[in-house]
Amino acid sequence: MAAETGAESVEAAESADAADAVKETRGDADGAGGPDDSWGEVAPDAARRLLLAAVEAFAERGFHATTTRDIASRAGMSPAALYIHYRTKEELLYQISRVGHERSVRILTEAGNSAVTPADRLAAAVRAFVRWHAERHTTARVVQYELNALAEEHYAEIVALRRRSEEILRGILEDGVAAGDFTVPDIRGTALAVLSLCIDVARWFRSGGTRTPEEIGELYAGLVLRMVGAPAAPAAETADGADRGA
Amino acid sequence: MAAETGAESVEAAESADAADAVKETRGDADGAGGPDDSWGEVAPDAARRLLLAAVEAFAERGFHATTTRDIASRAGMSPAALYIHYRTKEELLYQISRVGHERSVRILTEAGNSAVTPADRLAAAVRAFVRWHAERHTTARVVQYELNALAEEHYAEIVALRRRSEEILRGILEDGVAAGDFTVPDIRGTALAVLSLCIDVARWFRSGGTRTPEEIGELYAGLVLRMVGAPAAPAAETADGADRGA
DNA sequence: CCGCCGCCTAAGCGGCTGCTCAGCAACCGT
DNA sequence: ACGGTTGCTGAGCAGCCGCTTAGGCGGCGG
Repeated sequence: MAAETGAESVEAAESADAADAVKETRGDADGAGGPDDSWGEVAPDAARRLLLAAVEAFAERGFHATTTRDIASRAGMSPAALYIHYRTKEELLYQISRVGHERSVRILTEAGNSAVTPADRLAAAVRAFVRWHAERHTTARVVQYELNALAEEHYAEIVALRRRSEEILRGILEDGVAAGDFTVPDIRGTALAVLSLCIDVARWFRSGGTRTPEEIGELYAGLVLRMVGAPAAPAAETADGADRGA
Repeated sequence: MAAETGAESVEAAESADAADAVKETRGDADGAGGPDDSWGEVAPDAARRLLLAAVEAFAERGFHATTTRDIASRAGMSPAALYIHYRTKEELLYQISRVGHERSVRILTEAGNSAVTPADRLAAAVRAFVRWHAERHTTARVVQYELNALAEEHYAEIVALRRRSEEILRGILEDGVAAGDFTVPDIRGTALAVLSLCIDVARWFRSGGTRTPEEIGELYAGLVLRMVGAPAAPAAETADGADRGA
């Protein structure tokens, strides 16, 4: 009962306050870079601290190598406190994974709708997706690489979300090919390759590196445009009116 | 003592019989596709079976979720037998990781030297690297995604090998830019992106899929050539004399 | 002021973990 | 025929795992 309360709060933060969550994400992304605080409005304070601790621990050592004692002590609590807010260790991973995947789908959807031409839409999607994987690389690492530690039914739900992401990207590629803007021999394979490129950023990105998330997003957007055979130099990130290239 | 014997045998298989190993790899790649038998000439038979069992178990569930009892029973032995051939469970992972990374470096080196023009060299490298990740995806998954379960000193050694791979690829890109064949704004970043693309194949590839390893290698080689701004349609895999394009 | 309730801890339970060890069977050169 | 080496097993140890339980503390409505 008490455990269920914590879980539902997370759910509420993602469904009821969806609009706010988006706004908050934009704000964070602009200001760029405190710690991983994508979990702004999660349930009681303790539940959020536990979730954040779990994200860090899972990202560092992986789900199976992380102990509940480790998570609890990172959050400054006793091991038993974890079970007041979450039923099991796996549910912690599930919440992280679900919220992260929902955010992924939203990022791709919004970026994919933020422009008119397929090239601009593709560039915006890659730019935003890569930026998220770099900026929130701790969260993203857990989201992208720990999913097969999930229980069967949770896993199935997450896989469905991942398919959504793939479909969104494939849709953009199909539009580009149909419009004659892209030249792609294998749309499904290419969509997969683009996703690979973006996702893998979470694996190697470190905060102290030479490139900022924005720079990597920009670089990758360019690479992807060339991959699909589109002419170079797209517009700016948002409909900003500032053409510089060409 | 006894444990050390097993470890050394693996080492011998990679250093003394290096030339044979290469030949055998080529043979397997051509015939394409039994189970993961990249471990052809490892020490006594039992040590090889244990290694193969460990590869499968690590790939399925991850290093930390795999028990020594699981590995042993897959190899048809008692848990204690493992410690006759390997000192610890981690050493098993280390051997897998080391041999796999050495093979990666060799694949990239040979493919990178198998042609003259940077475009052909890049295409050959990507084609071979992707093919390995698809064909041997079980091994590759462990090699690429379980390395942070390694002990500190083993990890450092593996990271050095990974840097070698990156340097090889970067070298090809630099040659191409110097020759005016490639147009790349950020060589390091692009090299990383190309590696990402290849490595990530091990994450999503399944044996029953619609595409063969060769087709994926071909597709990805084309994508990468466009990424670096090179003209399309390169020559065949080995110096085969058959020009078809351009 | 009381009694209740949400949040937390100390202690600990059963079970599984990586790993060890004594012993044994099969094979070896002599 | 035989002592020794090699490869393996059955049993088991110490320690850590996820998770539970009983109880306490502080704030809040009445």
